[in-house]
Amino acid sequence: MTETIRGRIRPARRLTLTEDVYETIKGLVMDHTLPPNERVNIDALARELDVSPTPVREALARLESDGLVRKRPLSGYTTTPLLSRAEFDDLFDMRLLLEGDSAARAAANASTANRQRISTEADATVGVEAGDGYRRHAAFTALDAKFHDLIAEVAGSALLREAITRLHSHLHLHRLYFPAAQAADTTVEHQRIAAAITLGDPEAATAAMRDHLTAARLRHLPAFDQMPSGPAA
Amino acid sequence: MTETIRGRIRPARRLTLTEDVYETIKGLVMDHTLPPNERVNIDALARELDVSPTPVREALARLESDGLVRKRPLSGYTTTPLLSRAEFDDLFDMRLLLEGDSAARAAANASTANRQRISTEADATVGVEAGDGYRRHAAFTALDAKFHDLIAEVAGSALLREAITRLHSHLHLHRLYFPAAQAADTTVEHQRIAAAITLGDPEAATAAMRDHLTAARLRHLPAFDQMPSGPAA
DNA sequence: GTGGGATCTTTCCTATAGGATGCTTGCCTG
DNA sequence: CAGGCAAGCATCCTATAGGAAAGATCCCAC
Repeated sequence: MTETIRGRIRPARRLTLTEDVYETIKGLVMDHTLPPNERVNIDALARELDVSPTPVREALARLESDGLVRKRPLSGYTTTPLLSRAEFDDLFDMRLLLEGDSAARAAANASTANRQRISTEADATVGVEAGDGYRRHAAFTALDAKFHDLIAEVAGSALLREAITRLHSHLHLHRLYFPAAQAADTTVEHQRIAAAITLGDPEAATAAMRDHLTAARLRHLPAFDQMPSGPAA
Repeated sequence: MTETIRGRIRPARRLTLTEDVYETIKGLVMDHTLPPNERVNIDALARELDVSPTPVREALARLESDGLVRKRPLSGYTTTPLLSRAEFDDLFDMRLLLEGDSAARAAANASTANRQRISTEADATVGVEAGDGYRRHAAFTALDAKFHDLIAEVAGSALLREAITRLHSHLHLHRLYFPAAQAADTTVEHQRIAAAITLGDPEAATAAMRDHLTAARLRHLPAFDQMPSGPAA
């Protein structure tokens, strides 16, 4: 494991070391370089990142609030286990509620410029230079996240946008799986949402968003059959 | 300020010092012993709580994720400023969305025992032993929070409950104000919600919850006229 | 051979010290 | 008298060291 981490640390050196470490560890958890449901040794991680344990502890405390790691009082930190089927359903139920409202608000409140931004973003696709396999999956996920966040931004509620972003972090706890063949479906669904928002029809926007999320949920379901080992009870 | 903190620290000594410090500081921010929009000196706070700065830093990092304090890169932590009118409206819009759904799910899913628990909780009132003024306000707020959390628990979605709890923390950032004379109204509204849940009518439960929140929002509005000094821009 | 206990090791948790950065105050110059 | 600069100060940020608790392993007794 140590070898995989080495070489991708210290990307930019932000204003504070803690912030830097936070973003780094977050990335490691997101792309499963730190596998789910595995113990996180503070000292080892600090050595690996070439910093003292103190900023690592602080970063881990923030990540716990984000739900990416868990802390057992006298035992240390562990990465959050993979989503169970029940948690997965719970997650998408929340997305239906939150993002359905987000789309409606965007349709009702968006300026002309913002409607244009959403339409443009919906037309974006993953370029061929993304390569294949993991790289392509990561690029596609980022594109999808950007589209949903853009709508949340235009919706105009800071609280709503924050909640949606938080949910998106949890989605990364899902198995890294996506059938590339269905990427085109996602683009079409995004364009339907954008069209409803452009027309300023809140109800249609909500419906389009809910259709999209329902379809996305179905697309993700096969991942549960992919790996026989479910998350620990 | 130091004098007000002294004497209310170290309430129980939990498993870990950090957890203890986190709960303590959270309480200090909640009841405005640490006034909103004020600088938080880490060293001073550590001396006051009689611990080293390290656990204080860790607790502050968690509180930042909760939205109770903010961290400016090279300047230190400050308590979150009071809610502006726009943020207040945003907060209640979110509560309408989340708790409306929470009530509906509770009505649809609750067991007989849980319906009974909700009805009992709705009938609870603040005893006379709570005293007057601030003490009474705190007791009433706790009772209200418990009722809403109970419904969220029964609703059966961990994500939904967590989001509602998070919102409730933000509500404490509002001015400490509540007209005691209208406490009875709140009890009546709670009982209407409980009745709809007991009957197993999701739509009625949502409607009752939304009526309650709309009324509560109106009850809180005068607080904005109470103090002439609005939050800093 | 199995169960219990004690010891040992690993890891987390807390505390203290030093270096660096930003902010404020006072002084000087135009 | 006003604006800018510099020095001092306070505060945050990072690093290292020591103490404590929990888990694992080994040994002994039954």
